[in-house]
Amino acid sequence: MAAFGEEYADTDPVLRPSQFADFQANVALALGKRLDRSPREVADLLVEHLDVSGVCHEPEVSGPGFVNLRLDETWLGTAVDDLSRDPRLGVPARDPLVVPIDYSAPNVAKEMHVGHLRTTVVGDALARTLEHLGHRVIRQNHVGDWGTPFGMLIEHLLDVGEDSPEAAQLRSDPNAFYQAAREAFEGEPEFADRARQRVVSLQAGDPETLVLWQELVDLSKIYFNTIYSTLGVGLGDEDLAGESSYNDDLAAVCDELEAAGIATVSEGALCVFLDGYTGREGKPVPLIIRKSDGGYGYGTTDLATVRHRVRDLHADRMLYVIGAPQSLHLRMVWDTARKAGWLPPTVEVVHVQIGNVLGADRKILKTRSGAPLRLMALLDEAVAAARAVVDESRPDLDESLRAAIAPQVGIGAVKYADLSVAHDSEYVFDLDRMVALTGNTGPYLQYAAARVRSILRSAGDAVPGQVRLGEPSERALALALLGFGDVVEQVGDLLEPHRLCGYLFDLAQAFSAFYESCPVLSAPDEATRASRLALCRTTLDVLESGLGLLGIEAPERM
RNA sequence: GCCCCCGUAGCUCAGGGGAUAGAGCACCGCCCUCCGGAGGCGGGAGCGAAGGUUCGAAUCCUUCCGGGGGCGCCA
Repeated sequence: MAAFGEEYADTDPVLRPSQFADFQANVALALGKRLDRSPREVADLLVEHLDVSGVCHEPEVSGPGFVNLRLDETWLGTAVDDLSRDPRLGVPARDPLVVPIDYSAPNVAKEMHVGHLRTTVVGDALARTLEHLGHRVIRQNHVGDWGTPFGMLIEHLLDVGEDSPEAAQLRSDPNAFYQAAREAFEGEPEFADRARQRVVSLQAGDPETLVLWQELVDLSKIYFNTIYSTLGVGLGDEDLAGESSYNDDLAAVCDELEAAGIATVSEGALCVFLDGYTGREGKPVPLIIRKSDGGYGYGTTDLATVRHRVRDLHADRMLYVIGAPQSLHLRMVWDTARKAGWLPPTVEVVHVQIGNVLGADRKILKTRSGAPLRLMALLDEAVAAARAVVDESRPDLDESLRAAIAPQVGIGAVKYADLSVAHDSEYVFDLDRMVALTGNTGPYLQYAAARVRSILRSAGDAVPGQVRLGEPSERALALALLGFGDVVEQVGDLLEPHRLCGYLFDLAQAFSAFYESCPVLSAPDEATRASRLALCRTTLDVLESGLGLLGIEAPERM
């Protein structure tokens, strides 16, 4: 499209898909004001300068200042042909950035909860998407493997014995172990004293303590990896960058901040006070970097983490996929790091806030008895629910095949539910809705893909050919397919996977409308059949690719 | 008290300053049921409130109301 007049070349006419036409150019005010003309006049002017030959039919001015463009069918068909040959399916490759992504971050010797599930799933989808866009993603699983609770956990491990059944629970049901340690800590002053002493030994690097600590970590890794493998999340031991890995830097972080006059001692603790952070009664809120007992908390660890990601990993853009309540803490850490010069202005840092998962009562999801939810139990439930759906909808499939499909559908359903709502909003966990075959759900999309596959299987020798668009539903499907690249780019820029979910859902619906009105296998002629097969083929590619970026598997049949 | 997030249809959620605010589920009426029963068309009903900026506000700003969260030695 030609520039809209030389003198206004710097002004972007906004061009986007529209409900009124394939695309719509909106130039209303930015130009209108500068030209001292009405939006309508500006639109007329724009039409004069538009060169759309071969791409669009004649542009039309409509409404209060919109230019509607209807794409030429031949051009559209060719665009879909190009898309189907493009291994990236229209997703642009960006200038590569180094992007450490901090996500999942479960605690050693502690059950993961639905909050962890959400950061894990969202972080994984962002990692996959950013990698697909060409960025260098560095997964950082900042596990809670250090700090005060470990005194308590180590002492409890000593009390029950390393080979005890209690210790074995760390691999499968860490709740029980953690709760027992906590009860001892809260109920027995003698135990609590030992626990606090143990923390100091741990941070001082006492060899015997470290052996016990490693025992806890190793048992927990088994648990984490079981969850990750069940979820189909690309996190492994090589992505572990827990709090403990920054232990050697903590003293230096404190010394440097104190020497620079950024940190000061207050009530016995070394603190950073920053402008603009006040709490109750206007008192300044400290970021405590060394406790009065000499120990370090997560503030110090997080500062060391920022420094490491910039200095050693050479981060351009750092993502923290973490619960919304951490917002204040993170801002204080980043501000401190900026002040210390560890976080240059050129490095972007983003808190991808994760909202709470709620129960039907709109309170944070718990079991009926009020106990924290076991994540593995929840996933098992999801798989069982999916199994029921598959049994119901496909009684003709073999028992063993249905058993294989159920986990893909159940896990996909849970992941999709996490991904399809904006990451910072809370949502109500409703298993029945998640596994439903209708609505904006994972199973709906998986089913759509399976149905397209079924058509392609039945096509036999018939091969996809050149796309030629006739029916309105074919046009609509073609336009939907061409939108994939933009959406993926958006997800990478805005860090909002739910946009991809919405897109895929719309695409599946567009396909559904196409399927309804356009026979594929019994198309009126060879060319039409080849064209429609190509639309099917490309739709399947986009669906699979999109689900792949979300980390969701698409079963062959379901 | 200070700070952050949120408030959109009966329910669950979309909505990047643009036209008449959308989808799914639920409900009502009609139609189709042919490549695998992801059906199709129509209907009711909504931006918490008030101001402001703007040609134009669900969107940006202010105030108020309501919900959630955070605010010194847990992470």
